[in-house]
Amino acid sequence: METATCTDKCRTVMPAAEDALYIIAGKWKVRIIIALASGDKRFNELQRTLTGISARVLSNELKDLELNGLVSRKTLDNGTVLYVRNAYADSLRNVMHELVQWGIGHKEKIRNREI
Amino acid sequence: METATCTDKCRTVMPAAEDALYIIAGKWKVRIIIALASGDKRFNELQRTLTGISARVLSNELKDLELNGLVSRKTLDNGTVLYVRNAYADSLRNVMHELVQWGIGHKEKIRNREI
DNA sequence: CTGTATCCTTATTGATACTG
DNA sequence: CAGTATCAATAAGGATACAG
Repeated sequence: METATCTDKCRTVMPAAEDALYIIAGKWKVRIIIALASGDKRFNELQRTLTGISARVLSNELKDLELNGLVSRKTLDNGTVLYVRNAYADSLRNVMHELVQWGIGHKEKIRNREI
Repeated sequence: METATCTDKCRTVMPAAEDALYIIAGKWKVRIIIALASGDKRFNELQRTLTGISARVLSNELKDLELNGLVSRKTLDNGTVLYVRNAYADSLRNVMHELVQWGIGHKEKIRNREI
């Protein structure tokens, strides 16, 4: 990252992108956020929706998301636990939107053998 | 969006986001793309720029990026090899922009103990 | 210089069982 | 139901050496 190459902008942009990816990336994070967009869900319900995730991994992922304020754990009076997508997760809307658009375009490109 | 679980929109959105993340995510992909934004670079030059990456990992990452059309490998007449960021990588600009913006905002939130 | 091969260590999963 | 604990399997990463 020398002056001639990666300068101010680069030094701002790179860590910021990494920070965001650090929180979003991984096999399950986005899926969980999307899954919770359609309503609060219980642990087992989530596990069923996200086919293939183990309880251990789901547990860890939810903790991460909670730590970053994207999801909350809510215990109802009757004792059932619900995972709730926070309003803050909406701040990811633009990111998700661009991500999705690019993903769709990219797949299309591959299907057409443009790559 | 209304139904209780994951329906049409969800089923479109989820895999598209995953596809995109699959290509972008990881410790190095974004850094490499950013590093190459400031000009073509040789293998060793890249390795020096991206402090901490091993030759093996860099090699693998570059192959991935090449496969996905984001980067090209160009051999000059004198034999030197250059890694070049393709125009297609620009299609990631919106994604990166949103990612960066969110990353900045998120860090700010954490600094202010809002999470 | 541009990588690949190898070996070794560490992180991530998966499966299963088990507790409150 | 909502998880945790444990252990085995696998994947990913680092260090070093070396070939073209």
